[in-house]
Amino acid sequence: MSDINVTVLNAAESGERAVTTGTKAWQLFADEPQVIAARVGGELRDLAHELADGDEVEGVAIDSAAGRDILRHSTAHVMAQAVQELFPEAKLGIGPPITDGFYYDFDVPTPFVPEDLEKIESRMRKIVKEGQKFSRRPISDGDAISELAEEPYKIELIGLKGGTSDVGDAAEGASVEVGGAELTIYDNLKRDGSLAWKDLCRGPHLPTTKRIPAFKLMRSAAAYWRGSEKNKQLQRIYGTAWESKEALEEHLHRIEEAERRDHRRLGRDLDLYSFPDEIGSGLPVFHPKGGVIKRVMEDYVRQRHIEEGFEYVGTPHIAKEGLFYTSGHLPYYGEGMFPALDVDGMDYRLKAMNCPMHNLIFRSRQRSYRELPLRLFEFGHVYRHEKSGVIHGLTRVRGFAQDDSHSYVTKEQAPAEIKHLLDFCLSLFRDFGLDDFYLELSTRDDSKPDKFIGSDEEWVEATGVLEKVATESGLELVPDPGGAAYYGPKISVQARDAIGRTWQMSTIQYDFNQPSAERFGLEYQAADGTRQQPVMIHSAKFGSIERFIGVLVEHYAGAFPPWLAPVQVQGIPIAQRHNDYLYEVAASLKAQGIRVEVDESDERMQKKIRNAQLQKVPFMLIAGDSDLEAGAVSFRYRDGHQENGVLVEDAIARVVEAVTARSQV
RNA sequence: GCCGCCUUAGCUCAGUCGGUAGAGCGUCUCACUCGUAAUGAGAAGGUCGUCGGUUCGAUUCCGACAGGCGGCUCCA
Repeated sequence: MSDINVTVLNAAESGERAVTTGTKAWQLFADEPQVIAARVGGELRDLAHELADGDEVEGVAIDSAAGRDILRHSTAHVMAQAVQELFPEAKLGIGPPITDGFYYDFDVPTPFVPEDLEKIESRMRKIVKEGQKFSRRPISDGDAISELAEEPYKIELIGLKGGTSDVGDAAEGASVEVGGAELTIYDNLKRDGSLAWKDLCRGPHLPTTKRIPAFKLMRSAAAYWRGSEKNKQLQRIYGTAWESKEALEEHLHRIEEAERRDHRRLGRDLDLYSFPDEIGSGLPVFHPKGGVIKRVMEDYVRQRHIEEGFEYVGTPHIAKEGLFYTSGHLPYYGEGMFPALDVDGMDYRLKAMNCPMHNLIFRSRQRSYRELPLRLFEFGHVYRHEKSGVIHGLTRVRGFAQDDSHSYVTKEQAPAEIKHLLDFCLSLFRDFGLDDFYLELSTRDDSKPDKFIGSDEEWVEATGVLEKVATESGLELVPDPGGAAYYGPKISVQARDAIGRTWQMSTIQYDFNQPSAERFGLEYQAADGTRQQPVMIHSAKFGSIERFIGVLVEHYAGAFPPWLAPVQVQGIPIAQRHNDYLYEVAASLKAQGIRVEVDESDERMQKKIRNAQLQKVPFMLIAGDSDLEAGAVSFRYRDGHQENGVLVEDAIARVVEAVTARSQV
């Protein structure tokens, strides 16, 4: 038995070590129970992996990112085994780890109901308790196909592999099954060595099912096989797994906390907006307090646009259908538009986009190159016939206002204008305190030429310009192949809501198509006297006012910075005799443009404070006998901090300062 | 649009194994006038989402529709 040398990284005993041939990775980490896999030469391996001379080996802890993925993927296997034991007719789809958990897809004759999940969960506990070993076994394509004859979806994945490395594109999550250089099957072996279950899988896995400390099944839902609407729907079960019971509890707690921030719940609790059935799905109404937020936002963003060189315009909500054939929205975006309205025998449409109307403003007279960039901006109200299943609070609605602008520029001006717009978007986000976002570059899907208009050369050029500007921003940039508008590619800013879903906010789109002779035939006269076609750049900074408010409510959990808060100051008299005094203070505040209310209800002061806290009012000014004498108030912040005996003029100055500085308190 | 679940007072939720319903908070009234997150008492408030069907009788069982929730697909 000869010795080999391996280098152990990051372990208790780091450094080079001589071990006997045939040593398995686990032997290096026998004293480290948190290590559940190994990274050998940069590749994740099972602990049962046999080491070779010269290997660099690093332990992967169960509470690391890679370790959690392995834990969750292994838990998905346990779940799939439980499902097939309870529902023998279930066929396996894919079962990858995802953020905070995992899922597995099954083709079953009847969808799972909540009671099924309970049964599956208890069967899973049994499997975990059995301590089944995850055992890796390489297999040829041919053998895999015959061994998995009962699993049609797995066989389809084997066929997809085809030596390429981009299976991930073909089926999100499928790479965990067949992403490796060679196919492998993981056998789940019982203590007596008998086969309990097996799955086509790239691995790696935990050593045994007993190493799953804590898991929970969350919900079931349908999902299209390989993510295509044209395919059959499978039943997906989502679960989560953690390195300890405490970590699982913390995760569940975080979910509860996130639910408390949900803008739909806060919208009701804070009386901001509602969604009356009588109006229709996805058509919100803003109440007075939500109206304040909306108005302040709009005023601010309108002012900023004017400062940035935009001209404020106005256009109607509906137009004759022909306009949208000219723009190409019909037929390219037809499914997203509401059906036609018959007006005196003429078909009208609610607009889904503002650009056609802005184009008509551009075209209303001859334009000179001296006017470019020409920037038109408005709060354009658009209506989109969103599928019934996608409506979601304020973040996905059927009628909304875009802070929409169109910059008409020469081709040469386009890069600078795009940079200008991106910087503008990002500065607005910062003004509103949003910091959790990234960029997405949406490009054409070359395999679907019928969904896009314009020449290849133009697409390449437009995409190149956007990509350059986006990259130069230094922000995280995620590719979104196939996500472009039919008329051109786009950069978008994606923000996250309370429960981690991402929403597209700003969008900047390079459009060489609508100005073309076949569309709107936009022209300007160049310096040399020739007629030239401008490029138009669509951009919405908030994206949709409604969506932005929804994301903002969740970002602040309803505790808006003072400049946006519907009620900025709540006056709280200790007894009725202090009402007049506080009304005087309130009058001074109102004179400075502050939104202030005095709570003159006959509740006790404690209750008034509680109510103001629940409404998340930034400042409470409390007054009793001693304050009256001193010409002061007690100045309370919503975080519970308080200063007593603050002179009224100082209190007012403090409020005004916080509002004008747009700071959070 | 697809799959599953859900719909009882303004909100959160009990309940009726088929005989038309209850609590807490909120609202209103009265009393209390109080120093840092819930004062007390009383009252009002529901054709049990809508429309059909079964039944002597439906809020309850069945169906359709509408709306909501969670996913999938699709998009600001």
